[in-house]
Amino acid sequence: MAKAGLNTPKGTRDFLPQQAARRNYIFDTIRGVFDTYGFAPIETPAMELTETLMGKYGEEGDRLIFKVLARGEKLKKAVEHNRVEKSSEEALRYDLTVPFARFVVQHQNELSFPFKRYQIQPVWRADRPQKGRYREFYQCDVDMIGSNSLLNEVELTQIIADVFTKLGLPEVSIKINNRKILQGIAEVIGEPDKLIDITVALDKLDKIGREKVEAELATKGIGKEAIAKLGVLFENVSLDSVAKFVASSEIGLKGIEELKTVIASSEKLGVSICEFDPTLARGLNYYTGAIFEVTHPDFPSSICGGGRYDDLTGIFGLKDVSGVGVSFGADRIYDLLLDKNLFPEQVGLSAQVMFVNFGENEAAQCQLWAKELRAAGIRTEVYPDSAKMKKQMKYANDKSIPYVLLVGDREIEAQQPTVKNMLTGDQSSLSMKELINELN
RNA sequence: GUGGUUGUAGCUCAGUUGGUUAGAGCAUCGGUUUGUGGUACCGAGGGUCGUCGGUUCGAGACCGAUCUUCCACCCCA
Repeated sequence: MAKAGLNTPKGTRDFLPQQAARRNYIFDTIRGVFDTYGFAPIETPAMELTETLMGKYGEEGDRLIFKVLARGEKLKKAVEHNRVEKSSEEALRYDLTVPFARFVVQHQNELSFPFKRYQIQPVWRADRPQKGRYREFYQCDVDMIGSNSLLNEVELTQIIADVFTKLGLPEVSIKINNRKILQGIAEVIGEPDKLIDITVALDKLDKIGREKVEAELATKGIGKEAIAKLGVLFENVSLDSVAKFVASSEIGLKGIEELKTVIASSEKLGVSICEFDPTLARGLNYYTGAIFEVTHPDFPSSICGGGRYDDLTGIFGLKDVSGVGVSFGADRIYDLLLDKNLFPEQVGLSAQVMFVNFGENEAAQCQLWAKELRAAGIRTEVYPDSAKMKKQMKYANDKSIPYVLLVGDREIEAQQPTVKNMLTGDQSSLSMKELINELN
C-alpha cells in the first residue's frame, strides 16, 4: 500500500472473486431480460476518435472525457506549441450511446432496421469520485434505432420493470418526461433558445427552491417577464397543468400526447411504476423526445437513465434515423443490492468436489477420476500440491467446497475414493457412479 | 471544475503536551494433531507511520506541496 504504484488509479477498483461473481449476477440478470426482448449484443472499442466524442454531450460532458495523449514526435510538437490537449486523437468512451450511433452509421449496410442491440461494457468519466460515482463503471445499454414508434418507449419501461423485479427491487420508480414538453415551455415563455438552461434550472426546483431557481434563470439571461410566466409551473406541475401551460405550443402538445401514451400503454402491460416528472431534464444534449430516469428511495442518484434521440446518427451523416434506449448503471445497482443485502446467498460457483493430493501416484489416479466427474458435469478440482492434509482441508473449507475426496493406497486398491461431506463430517466409500448419482 | 475531508501492518483501528527498538484485534503462516477442515491453546512473519520536502538536538505526531479516500456542489450510471 505504501509502495509507489501500488494502487489503482483514482475512481477505479479491483474486484475480488465474490465481488466479481456478484457483478456477473447483475450482468447475467440484465442480459437475460435483454435477450427475451430480442436484442442482440454488440461491442465497440474502449477508445473512440476524440472527434467522435467531442461536442456530443454538452459542455460538462466534454470536460469529463478522458483523452489519450499523443505519442512520440506528435507529442513533442504539441508540447512545443502548447497544444497538448488538442493534439489528442483518441479518447476513452464516455458512454455507449454515441459510439453506438457511430457504429450504426458505419455499418448501416450490414444491419437491418429497426436495429435492436444491447451492449454491456465499461465507460470512463473524469469525474470526482463519490459514493456511487466512479471513473470507470459499467453501463448496460439497450437501444432500438430506426423506428419512431412509441412502442419502443413502452418496451423500455417493461424492460426496466422486468430487470428490477428480477433483482428484487420492485420499489423503483421510472421518472418520465419529454424534451418536447420542455421545448414547448421554452417557446411559451418566449425563450426557445434557452431550453437547456431552463430545464437545468427547473431540475433543481425541489432541491434549492423557487427563489434560487429564478435567480439562476436570471443569470442565464432569461428575461423577467419570461420568468414570471413560468410562475404557474412552480406551484403546480401536474401533467394537466403543464398541458394547459403549453397549449399554444404545437411541439409542447405533441410531447404531452407522447408522454400520456407511454404511461398509459405501460400501465396496460402491468408497468405501474412510471410517473411524470416535469423537472427531469437530463444534461446530455442529444435527447429530443422521451427521457427516463430510474430512482430508488434508498439510493441518492439514478440507477438507470435514457431517452429518445432523433438525430444522433445525423451528426455522423445518416439522417432521419431515430433511436431510443436506456442504460442500467451496474455499479450503482451493485452498491444498492449490497446495501440492502439483496444478493442471493449462493452467487458464484465453487467446485462441488475437491481431491486431496497425497503424492504423485495418488494424484495421477485423482486426475483420471476428476476427468470422469467433469465429463458428468460436476465441478471438480484436484489440489495441485501434496501439501499437508490440514492445509488442503482448510483450503476446501475456505472455498466452501461441499465434498472432499481422499485417495490414498487404500482407495486406489479398492478403486473407489473416500468421500467426506464437509458439512456433516461423515465419510463413506463410494464408487464414481454412486458419487455422480449423489451429486446430480 | 469549486469547497471541505481522510491516509499508521493484508483488514479495522490505538499511539498521551514532538523524546529511546511503533501497538492491538482480525487475517496469514507454522506447531499441538506426519490420512482429516470449521473450535481451542502456543508461536512466527509482516510497517522506512501515503509520498516528497521543511522546522527541530530529535517527528507517526508541527508546517508546505503532492497523491489518495470520502462528502457537498456541478453533472451523471
